[in-house]
Amino acid sequence: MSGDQERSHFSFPSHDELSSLVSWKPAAGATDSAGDPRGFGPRAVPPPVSLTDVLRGSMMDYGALARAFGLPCSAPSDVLAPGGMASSRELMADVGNAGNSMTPSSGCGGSATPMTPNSSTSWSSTEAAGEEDAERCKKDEPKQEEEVEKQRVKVEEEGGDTSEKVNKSKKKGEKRQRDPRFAFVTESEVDHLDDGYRWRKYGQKAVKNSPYPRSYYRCTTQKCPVKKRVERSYQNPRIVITTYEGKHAHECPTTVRGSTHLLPPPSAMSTSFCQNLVMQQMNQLNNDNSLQANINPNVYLANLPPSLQQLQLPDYGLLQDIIPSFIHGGQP
DNA sequence: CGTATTTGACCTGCGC
DNA sequence: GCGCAGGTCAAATACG
Repeated sequence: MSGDQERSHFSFPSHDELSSLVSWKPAAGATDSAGDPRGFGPRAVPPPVSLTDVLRGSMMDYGALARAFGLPCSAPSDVLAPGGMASSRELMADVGNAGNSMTPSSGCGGSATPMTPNSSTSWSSTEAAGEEDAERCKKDEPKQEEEVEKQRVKVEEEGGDTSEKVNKSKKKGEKRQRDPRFAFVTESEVDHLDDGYRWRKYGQKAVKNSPYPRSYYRCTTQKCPVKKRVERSYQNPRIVITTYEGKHAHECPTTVRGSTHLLPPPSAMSTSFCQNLVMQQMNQLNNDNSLQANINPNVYLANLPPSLQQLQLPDYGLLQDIIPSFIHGGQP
């Protein structure tokens, strides 16, 4: 199928402010199967930080992002600071955390979200505890951190990766560690957004309160623990919610081969795309001082692209766990 | 034939 | 302890 709506609003990761800042509109014609004119907006601003890198987690660190966004630089450990999920600091900490341990594949060097007939995308993230833990972690985060640390030590000792052995080697009484996740909200007619990596579907489940199933994908590259889940909003079936979990342990196939998706070289395509996104985010941040403001969810919705305003955050499933942390969480 | 998808069963965690 | 829902496994099936 060819995309009919090619707008892609790409909101910056996680929570509050950034989520509403970017409204990116690529040229029409991008599809996931055919050669496409991937125009990534009229601007090509060289940012200090590329989203590609953010997403790949290869270079991004909390400090870098914090600097890039003019935020107070605090340690990622602030992520789980009690008392709310809405602070910009926490937001950045999420990203920093992601930089340490995960890589949403959508931002891989070889491609980006708009390979599919998307029309809008935003993204958010959750902490290491995972989506459903996002709420939970507020109450028992010390315990959570302890468990996570325990898990990490254990994993290091065993030299294994958690996600692959979750069921088999998991000891009773220990919470399983979950990688941090990034959620992308994309308006698209296709469920599975082509992000440059190769994915294998390993499961599908019906989602409570939603007529649309949730699909589970795993990166097909050997030893790569990255997973993603894809589901549609039942409120707006055009909205696809993609949640990435884990960090790719390899190069993006399209980066390496450059042929899988008929993409231009990463340097010509996704990098500028990502850079644009980041720059737009940063520009808006700088202009609005929105980071300093207390965030009103309504303001956010107002700032969101129409498609995302329509979305208004489904009250189920992934978004319930992820998005509210920056929309609803902004409210005291 | 190799790889990807489908799908029912199973496992796990959590709330009641 | 039980039931529910999310997440994963793995056999069967489809596809190129």
